[in-house]
Amino acid sequence: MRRLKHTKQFPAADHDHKTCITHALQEAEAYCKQQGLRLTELRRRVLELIWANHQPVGAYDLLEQLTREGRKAAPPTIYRSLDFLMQSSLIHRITSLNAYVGCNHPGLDHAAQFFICEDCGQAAEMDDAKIESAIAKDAKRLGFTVEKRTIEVAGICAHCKHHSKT
Amino acid sequence: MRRLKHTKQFPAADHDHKTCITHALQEAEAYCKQQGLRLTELRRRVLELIWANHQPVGAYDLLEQLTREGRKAAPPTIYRSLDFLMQSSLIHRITSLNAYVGCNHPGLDHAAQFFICEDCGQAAEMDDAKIESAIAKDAKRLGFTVEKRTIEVAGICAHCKHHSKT
DNA sequence: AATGTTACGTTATATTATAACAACATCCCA
DNA sequence: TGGGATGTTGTTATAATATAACGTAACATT
Repeated sequence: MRRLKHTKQFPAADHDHKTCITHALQEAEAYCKQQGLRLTELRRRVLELIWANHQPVGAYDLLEQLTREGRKAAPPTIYRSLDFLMQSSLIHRITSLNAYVGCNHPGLDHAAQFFICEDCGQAAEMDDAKIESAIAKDAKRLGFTVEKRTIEVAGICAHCKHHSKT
Repeated sequence: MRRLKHTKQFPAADHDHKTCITHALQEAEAYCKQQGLRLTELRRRVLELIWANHQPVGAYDLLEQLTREGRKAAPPTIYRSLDFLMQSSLIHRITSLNAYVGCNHPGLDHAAQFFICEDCGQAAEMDDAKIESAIAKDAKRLGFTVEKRTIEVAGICAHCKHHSKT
């Protein structure tokens, strides 16, 4: 597994999010083209909706948005797109929220950890080698072969902490 | 938060599980008595069913077992007991499985990590200070206040690995 | 164009969890 | 000790998340 040099910051309140979206979609296009994956109109749109912000979004929220846009959509419609996007490493599932969020490093098979603000709902994706190696060490001691990690930390982000000091 | 000295081993195939059960129930009784918590007949029975083995069990599985025993039980019955047991730190919820498993250190407010075998279904609870401190360090850097951790590693345990070499 | 494969539409249903209110039990103390 | 307060359980209904099964349409390759 490749390792990233930098961990992500929590998305700043004032960052230029349009850039996040266009960048994510461009990367997705390029990656799918390169890998021969079919980023269809539907899948692309779902990815775009997920990237609307940095807050993990539920499947039925996405479904409702698609429906409002006039598309005939039922649960399988959205779940199939989500499956594709997850298999292609374009999004992550946040298990503790039953929600989905855009991946910062599409195509890269990385062990991700998430810090999720319970106030603003934003999620920051990390790739901390220390966490990963601590887990690997435990696994080795147990003789355990790691397949999937679910590492999600809920709490309050710096921004919300400062702004809730009423 | 108190820190445990030893991390748990994966439950061995041949361990004396009856001891696990009686020990867990005795500890629960003692802890509840000491804390003035009411471990009612229902709650005690649910805890016992959860401790039937080391595999996290679903709420509706428990419900079915209660029903078979002749008790009038509906989903709220079981979910309320589960809530009580979780708040009392007698069980953990395994988020990635929507299932519940007995806690090894009742009453102790510990950060738990779980290694879950996808073959035999058993879960091993750990309390690795390295993982916890790595998370704490990231949180500090982000200015993030940690509330809840969900750390679950799925894979194949040593026992199942050896026995699937057909 | 024929064929196989992949994606999507559609209907139904499974699985997990909670809301709301009534009935009963237990506790506490005046 | 009796009577209100609190906590627990029963009961009915429903919310929220996810998948099964099967048909149809799009696409891709020959």
